[in-house]
Amino acid sequence: MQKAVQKRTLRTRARLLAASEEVIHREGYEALRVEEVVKAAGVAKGTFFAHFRDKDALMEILIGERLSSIFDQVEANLPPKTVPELIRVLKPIHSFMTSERYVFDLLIRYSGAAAVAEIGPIAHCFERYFRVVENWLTYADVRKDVSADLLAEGVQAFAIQAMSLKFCALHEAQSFEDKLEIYLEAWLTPAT
Amino acid sequence: MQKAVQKRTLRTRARLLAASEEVIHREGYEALRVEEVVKAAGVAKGTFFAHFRDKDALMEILIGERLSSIFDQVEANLPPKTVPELIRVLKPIHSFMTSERYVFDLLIRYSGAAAVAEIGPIAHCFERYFRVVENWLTYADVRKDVSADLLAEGVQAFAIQAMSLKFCALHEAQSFEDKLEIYLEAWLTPAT
DNA sequence: CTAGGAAACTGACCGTGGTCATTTTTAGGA
DNA sequence: TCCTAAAAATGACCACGGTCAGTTTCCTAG
Repeated sequence: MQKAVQKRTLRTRARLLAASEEVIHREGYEALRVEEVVKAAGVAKGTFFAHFRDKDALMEILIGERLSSIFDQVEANLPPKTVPELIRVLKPIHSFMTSERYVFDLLIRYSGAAAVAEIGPIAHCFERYFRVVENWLTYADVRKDVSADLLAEGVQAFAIQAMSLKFCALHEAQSFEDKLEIYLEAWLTPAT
Repeated sequence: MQKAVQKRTLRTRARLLAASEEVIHREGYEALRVEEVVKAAGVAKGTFFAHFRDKDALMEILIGERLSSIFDQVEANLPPKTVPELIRVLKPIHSFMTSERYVFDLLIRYSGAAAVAEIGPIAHCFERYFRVVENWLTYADVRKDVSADLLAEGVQAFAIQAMSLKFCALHEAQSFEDKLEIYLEAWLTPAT
């Protein structure tokens, strides 16, 4: 049988996660320092890396969890039928994704599963984004000459483009949501 | 009058750039170490940072230059008229962008001008991408119900999406170019 | 209850990017 | 040619993520 995980392990892991969340709550994601976390959790630095491959792995878990809970709320909404409704309903997700430059960069970097090995929590969230939008689009008032899943991929691509622009010195004039609406109207409007 | 830049400054900078290029040529972008560069250039570490804000700033210059020269070649082509032609003509650019994960990440991170201040060489390249595609699309056989500049932004968004997928464990089956062609056919085909 | 092997933990140490007070070099006016 | 102020270069130092040989704790077979 599988060697059982010691209770101690779970306790230590929980302490590390709690300490991390506390730091992030106080100072934001970007400011998190491993040293600070282990001090707050009362463990040695090496222990941190026995529990998480690296700092990014911890971040992926924390950001993934947060994003996942936002998805839960978003999915509770009635399916949007129009582009403005779609944007409004997705707003909490996009807001979190662009809440910190650090968060956005990490999301993008992990959006397609880290270069290495298996798919992580952030990649799962991007898949979920895709799946949710696809379902919505199946019954929304949008073009039907291309499949809903292709449309959904496009929505994701345009959302990322619009979010990048938010961090861009060049396009600061136009707001993220105006930009996204223009994109999505062009992408989703039924061909007449 | 402006205090003239000392000749020494230009010489040192040139040495640093040459040393960097040499290292990158030998070992790739990711492997570049500042220590190695300064040793090869025969200067102290502090000097490096007097010439470049940080390591990323050097990378931006080198990658930007390389990308820029690829654009020069690409622009020498006849304007593409169809989606497959468009993809074929852009191929050298996309190939370089995805040549190393490190390069792709850095490009994305700087695509919209670093969070701070003024627009850098990489952001210029992304603007150039946009402008070039826009010009092509103006005379290509594509939908005309939305403006060429919006179409061009979409092409960029889809290209980035397709490139991300290249680094994604999930979608490895489908090739970058097949994916991009599907996207662009749906995005650019004239509404009938 | 005990022994001993495995799992968990430790902290000194390393690699690497980046800083800054100090020293060296440059250039041009007397 | 010499003097001097500004520009450039230096290298010891720091911050921070990550490693690993050694130590402690836990669990279970006997």
